[in-house]
Amino acid sequence: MKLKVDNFNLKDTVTCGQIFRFEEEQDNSYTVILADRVINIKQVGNELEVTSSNEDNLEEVIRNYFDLDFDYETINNKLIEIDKNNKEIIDSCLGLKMINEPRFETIISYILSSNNRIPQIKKALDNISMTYGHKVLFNNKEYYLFPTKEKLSKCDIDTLRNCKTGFRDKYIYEFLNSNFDINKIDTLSSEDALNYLKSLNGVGDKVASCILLFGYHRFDVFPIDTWVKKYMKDKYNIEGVDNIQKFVKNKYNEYSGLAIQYMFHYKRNKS
DNA sequence: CGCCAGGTGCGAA
DNA sequence: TTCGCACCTGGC
Repeated sequence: MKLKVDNFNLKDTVTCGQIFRFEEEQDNSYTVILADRVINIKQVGNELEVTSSNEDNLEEVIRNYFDLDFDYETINNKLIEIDKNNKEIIDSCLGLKMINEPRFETIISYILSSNNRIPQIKKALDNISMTYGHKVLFNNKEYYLFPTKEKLSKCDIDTLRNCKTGFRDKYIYEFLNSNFDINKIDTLSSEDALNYLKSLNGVGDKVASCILLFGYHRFDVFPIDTWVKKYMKDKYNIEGVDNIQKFVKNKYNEYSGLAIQYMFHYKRNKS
């Protein structure tokens, strides 16, 4: 399938740290594991070439997953209007979109991110998928979809530990056996949603913000990590999570999450 | 070996 | 309320 796009940058969108379960192929395409299928996607200019293990509603699935129909340009212009410094960082990753990652997988992924490294987070997610997920054959290779909540809830804690989740095994196990309602978040303000997520063991400010930003498309929350801290120190000489929080919230309000994402990407990749 | 990573929970002050 | 420390795991 081919698909015309404007203002879309596949590479930055896939590799900027929102998702874990993807591979860069030798032809500069990306193989990405979605909720119900495996896709291979390549960008040539303003065209996407997509193949998939499952062709059902493929265009709609791609448009939704990569957030192609959301208007970023207006927000970007507002961010630049608020602070001219943002022009450089937005230009450095023009076409970066916020992926609509499945919520259940997002929660597990970011519980795993706590005091962890990206390759190990990915490995644990792959192990969980291999143990509990559905196998898919695609281009003569085996892939495993991330399991549904129903399926993963049947797991025991030792198997989770064997998936190399480390000390986070108990957090995942508790979450699976709690009555936490993934869809209740939709009815909550972002502040209430943060607190609801933080009621889970293993979920603090950083993890809860990542879950809301990447899994729920809430642009008014923002994870503050080491890269953002560096940017804020170098550019504005502001230090400390609380100070950064106040500064960003006050300046960018409902678009803070996107502003932070640009800073993160810029500091991590371009300087 | 010891140190540390996309943080968080816990007990002590 | 704040502060320091432990924590699976694996790569350096």
